[in-house]
Amino acid sequence: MAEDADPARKSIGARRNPDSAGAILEAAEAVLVEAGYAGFSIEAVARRARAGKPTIYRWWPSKAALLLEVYQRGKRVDVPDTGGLEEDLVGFLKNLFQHWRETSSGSVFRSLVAEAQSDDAAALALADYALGRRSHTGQIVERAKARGEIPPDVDSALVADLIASYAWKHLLTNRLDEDEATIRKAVAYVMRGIAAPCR
Amino acid sequence: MAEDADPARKSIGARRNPDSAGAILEAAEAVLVEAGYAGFSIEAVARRARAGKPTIYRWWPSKAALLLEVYQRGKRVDVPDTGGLEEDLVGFLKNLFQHWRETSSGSVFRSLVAEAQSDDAAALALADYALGRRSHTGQIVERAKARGEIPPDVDSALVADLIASYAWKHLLTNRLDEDEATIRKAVAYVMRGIAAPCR
Amino acid sequence: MAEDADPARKSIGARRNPDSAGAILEAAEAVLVEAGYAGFSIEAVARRARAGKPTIYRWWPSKAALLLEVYQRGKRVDVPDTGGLEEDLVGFLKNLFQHWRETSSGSVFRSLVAEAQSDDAAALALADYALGRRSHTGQIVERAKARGEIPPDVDSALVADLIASYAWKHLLTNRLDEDEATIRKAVAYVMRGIAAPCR
Amino acid sequence: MAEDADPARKSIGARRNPDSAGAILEAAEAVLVEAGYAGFSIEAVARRARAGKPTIYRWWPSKAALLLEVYQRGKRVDVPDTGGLEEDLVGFLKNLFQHWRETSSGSVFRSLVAEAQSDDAAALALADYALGRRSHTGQIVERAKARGEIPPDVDSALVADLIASYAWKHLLTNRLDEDEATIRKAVAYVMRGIAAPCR
DNA sequence: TGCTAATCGAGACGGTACGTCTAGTCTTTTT
DNA sequence: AAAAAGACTAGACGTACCGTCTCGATTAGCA
Repeated sequence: MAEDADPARKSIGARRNPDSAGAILEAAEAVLVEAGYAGFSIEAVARRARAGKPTIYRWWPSKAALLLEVYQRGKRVDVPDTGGLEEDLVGFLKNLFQHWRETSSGSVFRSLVAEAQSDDAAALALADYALGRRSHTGQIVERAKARGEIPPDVDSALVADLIASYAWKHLLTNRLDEDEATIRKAVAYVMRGIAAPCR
Repeated sequence: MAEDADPARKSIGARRNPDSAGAILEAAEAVLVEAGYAGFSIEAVARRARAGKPTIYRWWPSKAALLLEVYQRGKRVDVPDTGGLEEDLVGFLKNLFQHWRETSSGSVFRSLVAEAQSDDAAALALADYALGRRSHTGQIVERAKARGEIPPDVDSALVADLIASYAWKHLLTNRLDEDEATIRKAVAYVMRGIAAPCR
Repeated sequence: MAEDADPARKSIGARRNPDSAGAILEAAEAVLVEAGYAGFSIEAVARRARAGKPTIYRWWPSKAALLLEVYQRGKRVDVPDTGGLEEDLVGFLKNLFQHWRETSSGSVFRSLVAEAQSDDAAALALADYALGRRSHTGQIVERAKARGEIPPDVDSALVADLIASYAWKHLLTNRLDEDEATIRKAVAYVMRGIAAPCR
Repeated sequence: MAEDADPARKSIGARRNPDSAGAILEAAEAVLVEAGYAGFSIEAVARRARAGKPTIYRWWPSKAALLLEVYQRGKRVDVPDTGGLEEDLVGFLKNLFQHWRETSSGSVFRSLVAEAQSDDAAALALADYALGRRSHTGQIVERAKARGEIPPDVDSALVADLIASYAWKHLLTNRLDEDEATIRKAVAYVMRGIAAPCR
């Protein structure tokens, strides 16, 4: 039959075809951006990628797995290092909000969180991912400890958790356009407390 | 529980039958508890409630609306008043975690958040609900202001948001069993800050 | 063809919609005629009938059931009564061959036989149908008995079976264009035997 | 059963590996016997034979070709020679029914007939095969002619066709357990006719 | 008191997506 | 050159729900 315009990808032997994998990941992202989580189905991805459903199921056992890989593929948030913790955290949140707003990452991560509420595999993956991010973001705090900016007994993972929680809730309730002043205030509360600002 | 005897509910004239409404809400909750969000479908609820699907759609235009009503029906978290803000906030979180753990509310709210990621109506409802809760929980903070415990320029809604964010992320990543010490530390960070604890 | 304008068929209440049933049977026949048994799939029938797959499965549990109903719907072969058995049998075979050739019945019955080789339900239905036809066709022979044309101890069902076998094999091996002389000879062999034709 | 030891067959150079061919034919037969035509797929045969699908497609261009070779491999029906045509034909049918009943041949041939209803190649092969068998079986009749038992103008191919038709229909409707008396009667009808048994 | 209108359970309707299976083709690697 | 292996696109399988529709029964309130 040999469709002229769009020669379908063929097998490249008894091993995974990276073209297919790439096309599938790209299609998944595109579907997610264009139709949202509601329109995100394996069928839609397969159609978009001109791939067979079994090819998707072969490499990603669940929607969650596909979502996770799409997310990790597009994630590249700079962790700023301004020399001050407060500025670092504000920068981190600002960068994250912007990244979620301006790339597909926001859609993808929202979908992942949603999927995790009904799929155990996704739940595990998300919990695992969140744990990893906690220590990753915690390093911002650790740097401040090393500088002597904050006491050494501060629980950096917990701080990262608090900051991430704030970001998550904004993502999940469509408030990624939060203004900088508010973000700054939130970070200030965590930094200096709301009671008796002793300075 | 409280399922009718065999004789199905009939119309009671040209108005809503409260028995049906009740049976549907109970069925929705039961389905959610037993099968989770993954198994939560209008069909399943209709089956369980011995109701026709159109009866459900007549009164709740979407899954989200039904979820929301189920949630609000079961929500009854005590807002403690111990006389100290820190203790109040710790108590609030402890109560909330326990309520989510031990009633169906946790499942229901998780489902609601998930649904909000793909359904615009649910998203609006959730945003609206979150806004309402922010000012509600903010009253704990307002009380502390009135007592002079914290400065009057503290943004109580933002504090409530931070606290709620922490709770949401725990719910959504299956960490409702967080130990009290950690909760207490998180509240302490918000109360007194992580930098230079000046007391 | 003759499909309605866009307005799709709707439910007519909690009972079978005869329009849908009719459209499905017609579509099944059309698909069978146009694409043969190889192209006969429930999906194809559903597409052609503008019907949902579940609607088909609701009323016809298997491909076999659908085939059987399509066949019985189109079956109308005249059983001739010329006053002579030999002429009757020749006429029966000629009519049957023509009917199979010129309507969709041939395709349908071939498909049914094929389906019966892999589907137990179809096998039962086919065996049952064949049994029924045997006694039906046997009545041609019974009439001859009643006329005193053949001895009363002739097994009419067996004669019908022999004649039908001859027809089946021709259908299944694409020999429906058998010329009349051969058909006539075959019937003559059964009528008067091949050994020592005593007349 | 009859599966190779674990070490897979390897290529034996630039020519067909007879071990593979044999394993494939055996596997095809085994699959057919165990799962019937419904479960007979190239994939299943390849799995069973520990062969690659392309190896099968290389040597048998279609399911039909494979079926045909499996059938011809297992076919060995004695054509009796008792000195009397009637006895010969009865013996032929009895042997054939028994062979179909007690070996895999019945399943295989049924599958072949079924396949021929959707696959043109199979249809041609089957028609061709049937033609060949007709003249082969016709030799029983020719012998009787040579003995002067029947007139020389009897159409032996047509007689063979009638007899074979009777066998086919029994096979295809699961009536291989037909009792001998009935078989004998059917042959008698063909031999001596049903009208005016002149002896 | 009889009519109208809205509601109820019920379930069929056209659809979409699920996750699995097979078809038939392709390439690489090994012999 | 042929075999094994297994990936590839394509599409059918039979099932679960979606949200809409129409039914027939039921009952309250209006006429």
